[in-house]
Amino acid sequence: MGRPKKALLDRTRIGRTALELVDETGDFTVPEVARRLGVQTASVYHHVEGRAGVIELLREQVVAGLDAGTLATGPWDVALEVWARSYRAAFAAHPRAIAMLMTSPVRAVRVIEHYERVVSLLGEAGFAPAAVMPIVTGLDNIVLGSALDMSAPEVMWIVGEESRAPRLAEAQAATGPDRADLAFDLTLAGFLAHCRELLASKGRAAEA
Amino acid sequence: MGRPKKALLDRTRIGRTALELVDETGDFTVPEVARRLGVQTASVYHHVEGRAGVIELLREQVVAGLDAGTLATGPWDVALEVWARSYRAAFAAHPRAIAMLMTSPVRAVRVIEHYERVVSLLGEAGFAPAAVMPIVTGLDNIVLGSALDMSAPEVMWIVGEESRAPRLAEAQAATGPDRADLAFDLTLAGFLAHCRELLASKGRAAEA
DNA sequence: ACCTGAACACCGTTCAAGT
DNA sequence: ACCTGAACACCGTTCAAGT
Repeated sequence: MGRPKKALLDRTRIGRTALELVDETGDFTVPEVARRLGVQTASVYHHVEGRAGVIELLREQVVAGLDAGTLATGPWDVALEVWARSYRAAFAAHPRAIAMLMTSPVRAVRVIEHYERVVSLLGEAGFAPAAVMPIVTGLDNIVLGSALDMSAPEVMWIVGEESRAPRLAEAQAATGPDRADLAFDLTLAGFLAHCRELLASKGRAAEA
Repeated sequence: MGRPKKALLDRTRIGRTALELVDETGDFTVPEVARRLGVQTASVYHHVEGRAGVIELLREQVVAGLDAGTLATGPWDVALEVWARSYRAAFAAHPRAIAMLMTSPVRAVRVIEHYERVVSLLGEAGFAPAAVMPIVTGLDNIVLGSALDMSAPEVMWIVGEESRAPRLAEAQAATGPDRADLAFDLTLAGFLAHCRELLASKGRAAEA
């Protein structure tokens, strides 16, 4: 066939198709993506740097709807909370993609922009330079940890014979469907409160 | 060859070999495990339920050194903190295994036991039944989120042109090698403080 | 520049056959 | 019960060949 007049493929289309597959089946395959797009497997490799490249496109698709603008409004702690929640929501919309995004480094410009703003926010709030990345990391871990939890199987702990772990089985039975949300709320609230305290005690130390 | 007098394979050996491979290369393959054990690929399938079964053996190896006994000593919050730290340390010893353990449910008896104790601890501390699993989940997310962070690439955010994200680049430069530990300490401290508050306010509500 | 067709080395898994 | 050898359908990736 050779080169067509109009390109059959582009990165956005590849990313969208891969995400569709992940949402539907929990995984994707380069040949599967090609099949859906009515194209040869090898063609995909002309637009993307291997399977890892497709994963990066997946990330771009997942965060496509995110608006970094929310980080510019209100006090730093409120801005961070709103941001963390929106980030978690974006991942929650594609739970089965999460695990694939966690082990490869972020190169997506759109995502870098978000973290740039978070870092600025913390600096302006008065946190010491050396404290900034630990806080960013903590927040990141909370969001991703929770997102991963939402993507996990219905019951993460399969109690074989109930007699082996009666209390765990009991606690599971007493648990509502909002377990994951409650856990996130709890963790985020504790984290932000702790950060506020850090800032306050640092302020007192500076005054002294 | 047929059946040998002494079995050539057992689950422990398979798990240990798979973990070696993951530690060294970041992944494992059933044929690779078989090769290391000087055995045919198909033989492995007589001892384990597919690749997923090997992953469960991986989990057992990772948590093999963990002692649930630490959960029985001291006040609930101290016990939980010690437990969370030891759990994180166990994962940290095998960072590249972490991602594989996060998406499959836990069946390993040894791990279930730990959670059984954590649940008991929280119940005895006075938390409401419906609050127990959210707290366990939160703690679990913090440990796993942090463990995953330790297993992530050196730099999680690759800033292309530094001019695109000057503050992020700057903050990264100001960051020490203990970034991951600091983030964990921060998050865990905040979480436990928040839980203590929950318990205290619940106590006050009960008194009223 | 972009797509095809064919190739390569490799996987996970199954199964009959042997002792 | 446990191991082998061979098979199956499938991957990720590369590359010469075409327009």
